[in-house]
Amino acid sequence: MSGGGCSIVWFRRDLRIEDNPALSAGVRAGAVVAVFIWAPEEEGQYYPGRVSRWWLKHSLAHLDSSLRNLGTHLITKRSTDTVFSLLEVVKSTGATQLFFNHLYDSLSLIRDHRAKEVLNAQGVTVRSFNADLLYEPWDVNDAHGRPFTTFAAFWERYLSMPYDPESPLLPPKRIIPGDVSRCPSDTLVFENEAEKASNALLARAWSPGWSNANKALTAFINGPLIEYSKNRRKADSATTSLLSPHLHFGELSVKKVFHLVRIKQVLWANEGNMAGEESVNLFLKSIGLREYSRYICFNHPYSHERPLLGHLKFFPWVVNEGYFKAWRQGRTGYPLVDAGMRELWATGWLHDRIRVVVSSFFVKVLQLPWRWGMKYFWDTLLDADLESDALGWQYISGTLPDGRELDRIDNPQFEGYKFDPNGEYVRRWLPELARLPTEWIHHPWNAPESVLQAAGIELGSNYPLPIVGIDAAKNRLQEALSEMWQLEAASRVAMENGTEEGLGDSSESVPAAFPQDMQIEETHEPVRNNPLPVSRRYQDQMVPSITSSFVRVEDEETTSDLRISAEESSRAEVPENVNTQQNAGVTLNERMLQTAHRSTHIHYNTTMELINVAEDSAVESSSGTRRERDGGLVPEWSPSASSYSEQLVGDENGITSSSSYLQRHPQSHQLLNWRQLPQTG
DNA sequence: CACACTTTGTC
DNA sequence: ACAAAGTGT
Repeated sequence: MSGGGCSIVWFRRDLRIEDNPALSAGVRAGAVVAVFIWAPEEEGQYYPGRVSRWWLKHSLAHLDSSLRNLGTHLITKRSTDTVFSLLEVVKSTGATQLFFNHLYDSLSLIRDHRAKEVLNAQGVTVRSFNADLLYEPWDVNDAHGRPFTTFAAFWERYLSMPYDPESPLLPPKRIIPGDVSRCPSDTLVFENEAEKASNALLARAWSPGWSNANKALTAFINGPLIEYSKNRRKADSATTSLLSPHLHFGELSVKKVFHLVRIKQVLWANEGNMAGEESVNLFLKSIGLREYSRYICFNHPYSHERPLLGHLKFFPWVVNEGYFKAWRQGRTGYPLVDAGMRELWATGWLHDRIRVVVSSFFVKVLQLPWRWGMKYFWDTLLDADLESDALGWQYISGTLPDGRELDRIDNPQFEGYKFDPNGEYVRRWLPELARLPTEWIHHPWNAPESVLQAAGIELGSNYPLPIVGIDAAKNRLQEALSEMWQLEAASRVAMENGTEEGLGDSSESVPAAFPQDMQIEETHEPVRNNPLPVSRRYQDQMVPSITSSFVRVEDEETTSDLRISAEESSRAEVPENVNTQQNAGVTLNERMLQTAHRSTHIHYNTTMELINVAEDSAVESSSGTRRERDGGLVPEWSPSASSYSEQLVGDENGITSSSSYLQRHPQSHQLLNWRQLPQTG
């Protein structure tokens, strides 16, 4: 009945009906209008990649059919302004309440806060819930009430919290539909024709949708979980949980995963099954890393753009698109790396181990800017997840307080024999090496000519020689690091002399933009070896079609030249990035974020409270982009131009570690806070 | 066998 | 950085 008006349940990355607190709240309140708003342009540079959109499409269809079974359906809206669309839905349905579940990336924090403000102003009651994490980030603090800065400490605390994560909620039995007669759905288009063809094979391997996610969970817990510890060293993905895409879209409740896995843990502990227990601990730890990625994003909203430890801002990245392309196409000359990149290219999937291998190679050997790699992962992975990717790449790049050392280079040859001892993985993804004996499979450059001939391999022709030698890479890395420390020291001196932002400048927010906006880059960063004309514009990189990928690789291999001409590489692997405008002007402030999620009692957070205000932005933002910079800096949705320098000071202030990582740990919080204002540092 | 030195895993 | 495990003398 229309007495209280209906509730809108706003679905985002919580595409399930089970253990969905926002949905349950809506059902409890009466009639429900379930809404999904597709506004990818709001993601700016992080417009979802092809396979990710494929997943979303099917996940939504699945959700819609579940909702229909319960008595309603999903309203879908195509939008360029989510909040505006919400408002429209409110008006056309007469809704008086809005329920949604929390997200923790900075874009969502800002957008959701704005949604709350705008709808509240319209007299709509807005309530939001935790559906994505075991514990809310603001509930997990150290003894001093401050956020943790290392995973180990964070996870230890997590596992010893005084209260358990909430128990999963059951799905509603029935949903009373709200009146949507004046609120038609828009047809959402998630893929173009070319992409459709490329995506055709995905359905063979994956089944999006929340109930399929549950099946996958059950299968994993009753199967591979017990061997998880033993098998996690293999390149083969058959032993991983394969749950990450389900988790990304919230088809699966982490709380439920946690509960079920814990039950197994208790069981195996009682049986004295050590291997099983170890496996559970490891698996839970990987769940913990996902939690931690949200935690980091919440506490450090810029973590997908800026290194959390500031010295990396002075690292002289090798801006070499030829390297970048060779890496993407699996033509680096290191079989394990190349096999991984080909698998990613072809399937959108990569075992966690191999993700570490290829990204570490990217950063340490090729010394390409880590954000390019992160962006490529975002574009290509089926489970692309900004928070997790940012954490992973920062870890690899040595920019986390507990990350691995910067100057340690992992040798893909040795890792190859570790993770793929029989070369099966390499042979599967690098057919050109299929006939090479295992002895040489991970270092063909050492193989005798006769062996290569017998295997039909001509190095430099149908399989590349190593693009960079490991020894050369080590030397180059040492040079780069000493250059980095020098620049860092110089900058610190400049700061102390009050020469202020001369050195820091906006470069810190732009460690090196993705090639599409490279030309700006170059003025900011100490950059070496830039062989390409800076005027070139790059398309976004996404995955080429599965069917054509190998053909293309073979094609190009005959040319075997790593220095690819501009024309050649602009033969886009992909359609143009739909939108390069970014939500530059969206800003948030202390109040916004504090109220964004919680009520009053949160006072710890230095991070959020220091984000600058631009009062006008909320109003303007409904009209689209305000601060489009052609050529484009990286999307920065928070700082407004005017407040920019102010934060930089804060930044410089926060980032001081000169020697290695946070030797003086008491300072670690300061080191990690971007938004520190001058007087507080 | 004790000892230093190297290698490995950390998220 | 650091601890644990492995290797060499």
